[in-house]
Amino acid sequence: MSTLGYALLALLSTRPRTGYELAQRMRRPIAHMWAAQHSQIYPELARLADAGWVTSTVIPGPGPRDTRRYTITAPGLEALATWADSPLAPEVPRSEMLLRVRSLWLVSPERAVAFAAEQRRRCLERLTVLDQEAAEFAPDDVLSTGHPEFFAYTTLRYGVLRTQAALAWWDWLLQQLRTRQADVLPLMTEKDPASRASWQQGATSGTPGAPPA
Amino acid sequence: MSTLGYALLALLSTRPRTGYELAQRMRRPIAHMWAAQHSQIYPELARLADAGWVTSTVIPGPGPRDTRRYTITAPGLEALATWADSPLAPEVPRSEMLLRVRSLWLVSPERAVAFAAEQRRRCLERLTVLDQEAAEFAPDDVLSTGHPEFFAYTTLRYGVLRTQAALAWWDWLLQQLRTRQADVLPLMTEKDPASRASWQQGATSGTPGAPPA
DNA sequence: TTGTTCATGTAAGAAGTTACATGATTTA
DNA sequence: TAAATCATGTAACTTCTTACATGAACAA
Repeated sequence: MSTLGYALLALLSTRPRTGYELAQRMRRPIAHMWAAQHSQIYPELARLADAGWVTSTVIPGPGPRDTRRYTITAPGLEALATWADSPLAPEVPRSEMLLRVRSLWLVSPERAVAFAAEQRRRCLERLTVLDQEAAEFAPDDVLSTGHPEFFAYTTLRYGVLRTQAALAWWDWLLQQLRTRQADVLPLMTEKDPASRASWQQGATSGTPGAPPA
Repeated sequence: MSTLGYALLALLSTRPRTGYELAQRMRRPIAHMWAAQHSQIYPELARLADAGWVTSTVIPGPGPRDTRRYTITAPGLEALATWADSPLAPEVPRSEMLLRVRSLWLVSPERAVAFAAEQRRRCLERLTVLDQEAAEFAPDDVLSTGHPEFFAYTTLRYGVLRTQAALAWWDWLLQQLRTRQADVLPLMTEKDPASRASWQQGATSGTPGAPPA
């Protein structure tokens, strides 16, 4: 079973849901978990049903097809528990945002600042949403480490801490970009694209300019 | 062009490399950037060459096939700069680790602690590697926001801050698991799998136990 | 009456992983 | 002499995204 399968099982482990509800929940993975489109979810639910890990019942609802409510089974809960306690391979981090940052030296200082400011704004926005979600947890639920709610709350806490770290980093970067902007030769503000190649060693178009002292 | 294509361009933007060197660099993306296997990299390099964004020259080397060194072209650098300054869609976070945490209530307290301790250890390990990589940057390189090195160093800094946040979170979680373990009813230590279903509403096998007060 | 939400599904394609393949050079 | 590293490539498969499709209920 794929990771998505276990993600769905995890959502179904506390209460039954329809495929639509799962799709709604899975498309706003603000700081946590897993994301998926409905086109991936419905076939995966069928696989879970084939494996006997969920059952579904038709419930009244609109639309040309039956509305199905999915419920985890005892074997499904067993499978989820086994998976949760199995070895976890290190994850490969992939961040297009960090790739962009790495290439920011090719962008004009003004646009680089605009980029950083926008990303900083997104961090703040995410923190707001995380706070709202965290507010939905009752303090009592948070107390016991045997409750599912404790761990759901805990993942929110993870998102908050990591986002706060990112926010502090963007603030630092913005400060660097603003204070050191004046010190640097205005490479990017010129219209000559060749000046950008001055940092390369062995660029194609020959005669690379020496790095400014 | 895919994100991987720009990731390769970004690595080639400071100096030429062979496909093998790119594959080596891309498989240890400790806290930053992008990861890829060589089986993905070689076809992508061919696409970059087709687009005229890189050129390659055959250099002496072992093996049944030619060893090729790839160099970014002026149009390639232009394309990278344009991409770096284009709108960035919010990334979908996918963390199997957080999914596991969310299902930790199904795991015995001892195993949950072991899981958290192992993840904490990995954070420390990553911090060590990040420190080593950061030590390779000369202080002078770090100063100017016009240098590629500044932004490469900056992404390392991002990784350090985020990993430190994760480390603090694991410490907090471990403390929670250890101090509150005694307070909770020992649901998981029993051999009865049905006791785990007590938190579900509408579980399949009927007669769900009432949540402990 | 036009658009949005509810509700489910399939199809085509892009992206990523794992495995297979070759063969020289270096290390144990 | 056996294994690992260098160095490149293809094939098969899984996973994920985007688009197409249906049709009722409800809101503007």
